[in-house]
Order: sequence, then structure tokens, then C-alpha cells
Amino acid sequence: MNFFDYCIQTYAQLFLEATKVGHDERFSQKQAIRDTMISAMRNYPTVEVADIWKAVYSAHMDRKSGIANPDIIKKVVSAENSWKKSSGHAFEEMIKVLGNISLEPHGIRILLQKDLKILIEKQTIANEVRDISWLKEQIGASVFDLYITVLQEGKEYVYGCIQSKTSIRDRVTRDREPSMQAMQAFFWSVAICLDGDFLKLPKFISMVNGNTTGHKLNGWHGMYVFSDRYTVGRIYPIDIDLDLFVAHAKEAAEEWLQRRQWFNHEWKADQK
Amino acid sequence: MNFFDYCIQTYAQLFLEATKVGHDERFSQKQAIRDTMISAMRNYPTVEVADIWKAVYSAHMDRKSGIANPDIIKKVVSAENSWKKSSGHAFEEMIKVLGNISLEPHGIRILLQKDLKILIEKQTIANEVRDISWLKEQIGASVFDLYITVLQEGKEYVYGCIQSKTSIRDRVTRDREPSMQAMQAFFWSVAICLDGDFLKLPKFISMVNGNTTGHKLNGWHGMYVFSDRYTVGRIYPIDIDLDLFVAHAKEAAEEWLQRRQWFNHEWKADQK
DNA sequence: CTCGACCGGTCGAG
DNA sequence: CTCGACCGGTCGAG
Repeated sequence: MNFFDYCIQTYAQLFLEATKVGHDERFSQKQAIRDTMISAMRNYPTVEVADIWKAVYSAHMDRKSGIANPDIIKKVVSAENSWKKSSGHAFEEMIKVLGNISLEPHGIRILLQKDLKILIEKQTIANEVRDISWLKEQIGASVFDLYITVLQEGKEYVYGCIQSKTSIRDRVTRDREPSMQAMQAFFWSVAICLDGDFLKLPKFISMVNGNTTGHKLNGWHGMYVFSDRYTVGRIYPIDIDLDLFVAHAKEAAEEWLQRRQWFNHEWKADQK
Repeated sequence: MNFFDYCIQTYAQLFLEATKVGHDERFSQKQAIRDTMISAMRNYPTVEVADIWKAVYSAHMDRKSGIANPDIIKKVVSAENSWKKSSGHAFEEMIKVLGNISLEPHGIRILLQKDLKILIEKQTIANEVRDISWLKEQIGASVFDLYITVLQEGKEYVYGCIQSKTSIRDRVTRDREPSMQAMQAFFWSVAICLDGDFLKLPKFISMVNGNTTGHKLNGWHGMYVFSDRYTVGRIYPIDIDLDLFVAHAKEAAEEWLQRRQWFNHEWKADQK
């Protein structure tokens, strides 16, 4: 028998034996991986150990997924990684395109982080030095996905930071802190979420709206969700027109230009 | 047509059109994701946007992998994540089992990080306070995968730190720094690698052996690879018996017990 | 070519 | 139940 088939068979057998004597799946699979390796290394001393490892991987993937063909596995994993890396960018671009349709007539526009990076390098952003230096820090740490600017007397000012997320699951926890810092730096800070499923848990609602012992303050000026199932407080529904987001962006731009010193976390848009 | 099929078809069509006018694959796929979303949201305003997103995901996965069945995709991704999380643990256990067969008769044994954590909590590790506190820090940050101890007069001392990796790719870069700190703290510090493919690049060889301008010092006392293709300097071949690793572990234990003050990065095992 | 960053179901230990 | 950590081909910008 070749080493590959040996690994497939041995893994299956060892896993079965382990479960039969009462071990749970996690224990059994770990033991099957470990002992198939040992056994195969003994029986095929001339085969590269890395190749035996790949065979054990195939055995594990087969048992868990029902797919025995390594080519299919490889292609799915590759495609999945492509989606992970690129789909978020596509979503950001979508928000930029959809938002700017309504915003640009008002002298407001959404920028990708990389757009803003270029504009700051070209020194065409009119914010004060202190803002510019704060923005550079945020860009360096890739904190926000999008930024929003407003024109006044022909000059372009960044007045807001946007987190755009297709799925934030429990990463909301990590995104909240930078958002609060943006509000403390007198910027409009909002999140746009494709999927609001996580808002089914009260914990996350209070991370947005505050007013609980665990989360005293609101984490964002607004969170815009592509669904009307989760609307409460600063959690707003949007659809393809981004209506409430656009309305709030206009209100926020006006506020930022006229009364920035009072533009802290308490600010709330009028329109609902 | 239902929204799902609409997304599949639209994505395929938009991607094809983009490539036909000369865009590369990455640009075309990002545009296809973005514009299929916009188009589907317009045509199916009552469908949850998160569900449209899932359909676009399926379209992307289908084009990249050739697999159109979402159930298969889901199972492969799930299995892959299981492997990612569990296989490293199985490998660590394997090293522990294989190593301890030869080591335990000499009063030496390999511990998983979690084993050491428990022993330290039970206060059965005999190292000085300063060592214990250093070890606790390493455990807290999950720096090393395995530790190695030696018995002297019935007391058990941790004398080495082991990184066990199935694939370190360019993560070697990140693993080097903590290894050098372990050597500075007068511990034996080694890595055990399943796959030495990365050692085809001279850069990585010099990260192990030092003696270049970029990497003046050696990064480990030894790196043990399950292959004899990469042997040079402190890069040693091992097979299932872990011969050289075991021989060096014995030498290092002796050195640590007798002459610890001189056990710095320069120490090198005699046996080859 | 290089090289940092991306994600999300699972694991494992509460 | 919760919740932090895991990985690795791809993306994107040098």
C-alpha cells in the first residue's frame, strides 16, 4: 500500500477506535492525527514527513467534510482566502459608490482609507496640523475603513471616520475603542454593518447605545445596519439608498463646521 | 428568477465583461462583487441584504473553485478551521510522546505549555523565583509550544523552551525574537519544524545560524527539521527517533545544571 | 519578487 | 454558555 492510502486508512481506524472506547470527537481526532503520524513515519521511513502530514490532513478533511479529493479541498481553501481578502474591499467600495451618489451634490464625499492617504500626502486636506497628525496615526494602524469629508470655501475637511463591516461578530468589541477615540477627537464616528445578527444579544446593543453599567457611553454616533430588524436608539436601518446615513452625514457635516468644540460622543442626529 | 440565481448570473456576467475590456482578475472580481450587490439590492429590495451577500459569496466561490454547492463549501471551510486549530496541538503532542520515550530514562521530559502551567501553579517546579516569573510571562503570552525539564536530586527544573511548528513560513521572523530572549535568559532554546521548505531561502538560514549582516547572531541553539535536505550549521535533521534532538537535549541539560552562567546563544551541541 | 494584513469555524478552557 | 487564539492563500502595494 502506498503511504497516502495508509494514512487515510490508519486515521479512519484510529479515530473510530478512540470514539468506540468513549473519547469525544476532539480528543479522538487529535489522537488520530498524532498516532497516524507516528505509525506512518515508522512504516514509511523514506517518505518526507511533510508529505505524510499532508496525507493526514487529507484524512482529517475527508472525515470532517466528506470530500476526499485534495484538489477540490485546495481550490475551495484558495477561493475562501480570496474572498476573505477581497470582499471587504468590495463592500467598502460599494458604500463609497452608493453614498457618494447622494452626498457629492452637497459637497460631501466618502473616501477609502487609501484615497485619504494619497490626499494627505499631496497635502490637499485642509484640516489643522493636529487633525492631520491624528489621521495619519489612524491610517498607519488601519483603524477605519472609510473617511468622510466636507467642502467649505473650496477646501476639503475630513470630519468623520467610518467602519464598514460585512460581519463584525465579536470584533465589535475591538472596533468600539477606536470609535470612541474618534469621538473624543471631535470627529463623527459611525459604523456601517451588512449583517446585524450580533445585535440579537443585548450586550452588543449596549455597546452601541451605552446606558448600561458595562458600557456607560455610546460607542458610536450611529450604527447603520442593512436590515430593519435591529432598530433601537443609535442603531439605524438603511437600504441601498443609505437614506438615514446620508441624512445624518449632512447634519454631522453642518455641526462639525459650525460647532466642532461641542461635537462629542453625545451628539445625536435629529432625523430618524 | 429568484435572487440567488440572479446573483450567480450577474456576478458571472459582470466579471466576464470586466475582463473582456482588459481589467485584471483582481480588479474584475472586486467590481463584480460590488456591482452585483448593488444590482441585486435594487432588484430584490425585500430580500435581506445579508442573504444577497451570501449569494455573491457563492458566486465568487463557484468561479474560483469550480464548486457551486454551498453545502460542500461550508463543510470544507469548517473542516479546514478544525484542522487549523487542532493539528498544531496534535503535532506538539507527537513531539512530546516521541521525545519522552528516549528522554525520560535520563530524567528529562518535554511538557506541553499547559502541563507546565499546571505544574507551576502546583509549585512543583524547582527553578528560582526569577525563572518562574519569566516562565509565567512566556506562558501568558503563549510564546513557546513546549518546555523541557530535567531532574536533579528529585527536583524538576525547566531548562529549555521549544517552538514546535508544522509550518512556519515567514512566521520564523516572529518566532526568532522570543527564542533569542530565551537564550538571553540562559535557557536552551530550539525549534522543531515539520517542513523545512522555507529554508530554501538563504535569508531564513541566516536567521537560524547568524553570521550575516542582517542577522549577526544565531536565532536558536538548534533547529530540528524532519528532513535531511536542509542540514547546515545549527539546522539539524531528525526523523521519528528525534536522535539529534534527544542527544542535544541531554548535552544541554548537563550544561544548564553545571555551567548555566555561560549557557548563552553561543552554546552549541557537540554531537552532529 | 517581498511582505503585512485579511478572516471565521473550531478548539479548549473556563 | 463565553471568549481568545488558531492559520495561510490571497490581495495589494511596493
